[in-house]
Amino acid sequence: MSDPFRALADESRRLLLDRLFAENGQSLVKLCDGLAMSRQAVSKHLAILEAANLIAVRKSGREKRHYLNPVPLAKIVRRWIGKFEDVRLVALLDTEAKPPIKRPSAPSRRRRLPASVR
Amino acid sequence: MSDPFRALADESRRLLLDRLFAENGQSLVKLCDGLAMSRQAVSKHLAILEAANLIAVRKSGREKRHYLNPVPLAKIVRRWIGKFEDVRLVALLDTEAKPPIKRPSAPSRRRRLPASVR
DNA sequence: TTGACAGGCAACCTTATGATTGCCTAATCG
DNA sequence: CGATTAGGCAATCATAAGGTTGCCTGTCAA
Repeated sequence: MSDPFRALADESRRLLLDRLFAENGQSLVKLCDGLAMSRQAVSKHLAILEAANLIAVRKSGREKRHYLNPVPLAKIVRRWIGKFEDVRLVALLDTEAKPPIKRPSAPSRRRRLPASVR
Repeated sequence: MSDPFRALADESRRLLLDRLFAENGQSLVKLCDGLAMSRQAVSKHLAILEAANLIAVRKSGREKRHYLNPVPLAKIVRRWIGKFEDVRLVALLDTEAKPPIKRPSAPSRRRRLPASVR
């Protein structure tokens, strides 16, 4: 799999990216440092990030150094920025156009609680 | 849960956002139109998007209209754009600073393929 | 008022996904 | 050399996530 969105979905992976943003080119064990996770877990996360093309790796002796790849992030970001600008306009226009429809009547607002609420 | 990253991780949800980008304020059934998914599935996806604050809903009679909320997207985007700009520099500097370590020696470059490549 | 329509709730199922453990290979250093 | 260190691979496990089905509530229009 290689979906950058999916790769970004996990907090641990975002944290790993954060660490690489702080210091690029770190090895696996260094990236593990201080994390409450096994080395294998981190390794898998890095593999997913690599598959999503968010990081690149280079072997250096027995170490594997990890480097950020800004390109796909930039792609995502540009795509959603475009959307964002568009929708900001749309949302604005839409809100203005609509006569708020402020609740046709206000009688049966209360609904039985779904038993799983708190 | 309300993690916008996780909300964006699913292709179906991104598609729903696309549809709302194309036409804001659509109802549930309208959003279902043409999708190979049950109404309940779509409903769940919309709930996740709403929990992540990526869309807002307004009841209008028996319909529920869905509106994009650009703010959290913008937040994400800004955060990662900042990172992106930073890392572009870092990556550049890093590449230049390193005397590429071009393979300490060039013998064992070929590695057995991991069976899952392609 | 009755039936069609929009939507919600809950139970259930299947498969991803995140994580662990145990063992193996390959560099590095004393 | 032998011990240590960096990392990989495979099996295994528990839970989350996406999806479905069945049934219920509320709104609208003829």
